[in-house]
Amino acid sequence: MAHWLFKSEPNVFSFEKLTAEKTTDWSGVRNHSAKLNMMAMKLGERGFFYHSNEGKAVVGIVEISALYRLDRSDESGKFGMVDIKAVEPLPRPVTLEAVKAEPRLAKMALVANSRLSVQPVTDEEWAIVCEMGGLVQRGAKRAKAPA
DNA sequence: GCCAACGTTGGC
DNA sequence: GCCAACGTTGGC
Repeated sequence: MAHWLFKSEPNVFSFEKLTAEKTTDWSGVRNHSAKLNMMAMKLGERGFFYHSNEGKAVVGIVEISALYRLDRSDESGKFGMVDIKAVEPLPRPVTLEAVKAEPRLAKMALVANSRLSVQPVTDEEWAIVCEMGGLVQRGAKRAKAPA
């Protein structure tokens, strides 16, 4: 399963708002790389929700709840959207600063291609950010507690 | 509020 | 089809 990252300015559309509304269509994307990423998304795949400008942190987990389809707000007819739904907030938001400070995340699109609004996240990056955020993934190997 | 980075547009 | 100009994003 692939993983993703959605960026949003919290004063425009925050994770809290998504949680309250349960689900939303991710319309308004007008970038071809972001479009290609959305076209590759499958139902049930998960992504991070990142707050840009204010907060600058990964704050929650979302799930793809509807596949790519045309965005009717786009007059050119070229761009589309998926639906996402809120899954859960991160116990501890992972700030951009923390991501930049983690060498294993140096290639993450959030750092390397900061302007892309819908990004792919590798499995390794996903696991690292989840761990930093205080989420233990199902099936993930856990370090043994000290005796 | 500034400005660097990047994508898009449009003239040629 | 190239590339300069312009607009937008987003970190600082």
